[in-house]
Amino acid sequence: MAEQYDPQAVEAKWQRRWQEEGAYQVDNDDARPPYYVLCMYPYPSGSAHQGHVRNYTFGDLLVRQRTMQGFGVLSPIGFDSFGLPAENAAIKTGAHPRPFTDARIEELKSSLKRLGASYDWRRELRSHDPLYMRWNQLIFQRFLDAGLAYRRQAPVNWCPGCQTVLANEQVLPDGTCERSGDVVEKRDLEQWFFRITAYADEMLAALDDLEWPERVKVMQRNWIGRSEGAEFDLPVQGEPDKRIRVFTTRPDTSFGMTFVVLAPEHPLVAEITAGEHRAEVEAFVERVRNESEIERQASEGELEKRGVFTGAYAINPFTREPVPVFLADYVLMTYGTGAIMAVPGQDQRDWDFARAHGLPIIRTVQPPEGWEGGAYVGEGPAVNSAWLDGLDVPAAKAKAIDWLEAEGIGERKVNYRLRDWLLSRQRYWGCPIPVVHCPDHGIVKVPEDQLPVLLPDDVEFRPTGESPLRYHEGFLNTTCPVCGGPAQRETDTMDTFVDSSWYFLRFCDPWSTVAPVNLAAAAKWMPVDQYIGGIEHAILHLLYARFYTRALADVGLAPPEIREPFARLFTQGMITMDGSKMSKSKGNLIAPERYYDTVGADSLRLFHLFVGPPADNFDWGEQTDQMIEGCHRFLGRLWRLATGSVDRGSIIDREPTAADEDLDKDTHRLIAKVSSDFDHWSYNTAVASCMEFLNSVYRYLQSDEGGRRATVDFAVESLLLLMAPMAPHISAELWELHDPARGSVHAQAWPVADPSKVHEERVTMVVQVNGRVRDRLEVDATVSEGDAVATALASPRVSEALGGQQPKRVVARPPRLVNVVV
RNA sequence: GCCCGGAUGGCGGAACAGGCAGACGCGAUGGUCUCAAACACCAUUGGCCGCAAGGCCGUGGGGGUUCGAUUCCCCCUCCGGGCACCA
Repeated sequence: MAEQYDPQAVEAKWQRRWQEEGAYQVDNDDARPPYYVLCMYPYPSGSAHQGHVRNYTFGDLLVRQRTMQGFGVLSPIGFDSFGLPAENAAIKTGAHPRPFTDARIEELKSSLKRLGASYDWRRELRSHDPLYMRWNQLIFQRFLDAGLAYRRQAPVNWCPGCQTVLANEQVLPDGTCERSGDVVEKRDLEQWFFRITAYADEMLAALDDLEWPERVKVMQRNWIGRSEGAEFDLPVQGEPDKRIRVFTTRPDTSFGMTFVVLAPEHPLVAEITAGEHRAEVEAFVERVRNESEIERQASEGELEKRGVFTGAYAINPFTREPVPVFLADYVLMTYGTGAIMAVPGQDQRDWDFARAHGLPIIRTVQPPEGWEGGAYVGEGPAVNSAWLDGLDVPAAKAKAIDWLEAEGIGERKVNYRLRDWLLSRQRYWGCPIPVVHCPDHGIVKVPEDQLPVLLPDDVEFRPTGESPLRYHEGFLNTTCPVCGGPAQRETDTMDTFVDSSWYFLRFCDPWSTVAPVNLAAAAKWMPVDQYIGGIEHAILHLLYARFYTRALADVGLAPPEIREPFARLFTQGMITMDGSKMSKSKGNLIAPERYYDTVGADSLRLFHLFVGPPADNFDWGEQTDQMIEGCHRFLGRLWRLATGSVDRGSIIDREPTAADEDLDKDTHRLIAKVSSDFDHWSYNTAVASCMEFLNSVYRYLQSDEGGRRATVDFAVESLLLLMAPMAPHISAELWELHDPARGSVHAQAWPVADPSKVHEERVTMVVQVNGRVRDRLEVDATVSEGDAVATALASPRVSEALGGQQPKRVVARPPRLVNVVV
């Protein structure tokens, strides 16, 4: 009798062997068809958490299956190693972020290796590696040259908790920081931006063709927020040289404009405010300035307090009538022109504002019969609109814009909700922005041969809220590369999302010392065939990576034909506990090591595959350990089957019986089922089918006839092949024990079912009377309608249910069902 | 408020195109093995009625279409997610 299943011994043995053999290393000249599988770049937080385990189990399954299917699979991994947690720890304990981070990377690597995940470790990347930083900085400089990176003064999001500015994408809808949860403040600062808006239209249009989850695409569409309309000028009454430019999506309603609203920050405010209104306007502007974003949004409802009259009038060019100019906090300086034409008849906000301030309301679209609501935003003919009267909304829009263009006062215009990406951070543990500030030459790039600009190690971490770089004389003071005079280094570092925006391109040739991206290697592997990660990156990372891929191509640093980084995206569900995310701070992280040390990694992997649909969330609860035990039990049964230690009758060579043929067909059906389930991300049912099959094999072996050697071998071998991507260690071990001569299970070809054996010849036909099941009969799969009905009516149980009544109608769907209606 | 998902036994979940609801696993109950336990193995396990054969009810609630609805349509409740002064 073979020894018992010892997961620790088996897993250690195979992990060692895979490492020694360099299994899953793939060279760029590999002749097999290329396939690129990638899991999202992990932040090294120490030991893996269950979300990682789930992510890397799915990724590894695909790597191993595609390898068996004959692909040369690129499966790299690296570590997104810059970021705030390491710096915050440094402030708390004084330990430098570098050794802190390196130690955590080693922990995570060990955790991933013990999971049995297969990577080409030669390609490992770390964001804080000087070589990676060098290319990061070079890319920044090329973007600067191309006008894709720029610096400007702007009202920005400041997080008091993180002590740095944030990108719009990092601020949650309630105005808090997505990292720290602090209320984000507005500050006016000089900051660095990437011109992501230059690609808004292209990124929006390209979404349609991506094989991504629809809801991720919807989220990106909403985020980009394209809206079409017109922009035009309104002269200020009595001030012939001043004009207010407004953006509107409804130029067709211009005849209904009864007032104009400026954002409180609008530059014209001070110029046009009439003397007797000055005090009131200044008080209003001051109040709004002091309000946080949250307070400003929360003031909804009290509309009379939210706006103030400037005393000025603008001329509506359509009616040539003067309309009053107001300020209101709900008009944003950062969108459109910071000024709107207000049409209360067709816009609910304008309607409310008009009512609160006693302003006139003119309907310019005829509402339907019986309309009793306020603003009407639907379709309808134009009214009260002179030469637009009678036109429907689209036609009126077009005519209004044509008129504006003909008059030379405005034009067609598309606006986006998307803002440029604010990338500078006032923190230490990130990639320095490689420029210096010279009093005479302004912003000057650090010469290429001096890259990378490295972070000095001898810095002091103090909870002052300012980057230690600002106080490091050696770092700060430098000379101007142009004139050699004294200059100061930029002390801002890059948002860590920069690092993860192109790492997938670097993986194609992480060794290149001549360019950030090896164009030929990238052309071979890109785009990523399957990207796997969490839904929480639906906007931030995935949008930035799409921008970077395009921008790199446009500055010549990436293959021009690759516009999209990720051809297929799969977003896995989250692992939660009591309904909320597991986190270190809550102290409810469940490290995988406790399972590696007991039931083994294969059991844990199998559990993650089996527990439910991969896209669904899973709440880790009281029964979870028992479910993992159940997976371990299944592997124990598999072990005993494959090592021949099932309590069973003898296995002999003999002519096949009906039972042998049935098991043979079950084996083919299993191959077909698992293959199809894998293609549809239905791992839970694939595992269930394997369990069901194993139960059948046990039953088969425990029958009086015993087993037929060829049938059992085919069943066991097939099962091991199918399980190899799911539970790679035990499958490899059992395959070797079973037949050491054929090489690793992972080097075998993925099995293919014989279609003639998948097809069933005899099936169960359900017979219903009035839609209720009354009998089940075995029939030929090819049974004719007439025979099916005859067989059904011949059933004694059916005649009993009929109780002598004549069938009114018989519905036959051979061979599955016959329904007799009386 | 708007836009997506979702709701199936005690629990996680299954049911490809309208045709056997509850696969598979967990838990529970009973049994075999054992001095005993663990492991393992076997059996039962949606609810109600019945000694049984069997019957009735049952996929969040209400209506509809259909010979037949977890599946399609309408209305409602609850849960999760996204967007929300973007002119």
